[in-house]
Amino acid sequence: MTAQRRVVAEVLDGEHVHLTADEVHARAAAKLPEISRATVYNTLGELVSLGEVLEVATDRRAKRYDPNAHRPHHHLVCAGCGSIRDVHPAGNPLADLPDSERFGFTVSDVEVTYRGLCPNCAAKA
Amino acid sequence: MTAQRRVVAEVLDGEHVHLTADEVHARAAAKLPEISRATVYNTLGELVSLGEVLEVATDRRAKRYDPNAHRPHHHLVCAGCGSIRDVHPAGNPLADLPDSERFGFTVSDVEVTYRGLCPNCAAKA
DNA sequence: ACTTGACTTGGATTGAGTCCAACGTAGGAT
DNA sequence: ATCCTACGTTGGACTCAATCCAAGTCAAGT
Repeated sequence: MTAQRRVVAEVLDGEHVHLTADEVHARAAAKLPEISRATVYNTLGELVSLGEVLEVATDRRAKRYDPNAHRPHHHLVCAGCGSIRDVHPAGNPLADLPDSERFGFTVSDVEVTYRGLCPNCAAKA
Repeated sequence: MTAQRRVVAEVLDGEHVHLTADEVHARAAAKLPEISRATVYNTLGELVSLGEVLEVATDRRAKRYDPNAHRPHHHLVCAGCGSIRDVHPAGNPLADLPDSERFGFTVSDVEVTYRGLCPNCAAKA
């Protein structure tokens, strides 16, 4: 556990929003000016493989990092600004996929992504 | 309707798989050698806004284009090779998102993405 | 034939992320 | 205390997918 890793972990822990890698880097650099982008990516990658943080790739903009990895949830994404909210829909979509629709795949996970406009972007449109 | 656009449309129509823009370009170039990447992107973009084709961005690899835009469906993605199958799960996830979980968003769409390994990649792992 | 406007081209550019060789530093062995 | 080694970090180069843009081409209308 180095200073750099601690700072990255703190940034994610403090924020309850979904930051991009660049935003994490900017906030980390505020506390530890000479931290490099590569280190932020390395550390985020480790946090993801440790299961502490989720990677959310909703389109081909920057990935976002979700510190709320322990409570299962899905995402509501604004098509305008890319911001993300956690949501907890009813139902279990994994159970809704019959064997006949699995084509021999080993299905391990399901992501539900709701798309729409946040109040802010809806007002602008 | 130019020759270039026809070729791109034909490629998508003929294939019932989910091609990347590069694959579309390669197949189009087989029929019309000097077609440029930019034109393929332009044409795919138009087909998407016409609603003839769906864009599927599952991660930060290349987007894939889904010619099956008229029958609603979801996707099963192989984490190994990125290939995609269409699936038709039961249930209606839009109805599963209560108003209290919408945070003022105008929710217009939902995507369900199942992740796993295709038989091929599972055998290799 | 000339003009207009749409389409295409391909090379440059962008954005996000990854790679890699060189550097620093902390801990353990001598 | 000194050296060695391994790991972490750095920052610049690179990749890949996609987009932008200025210049070229073509067809249709007048």
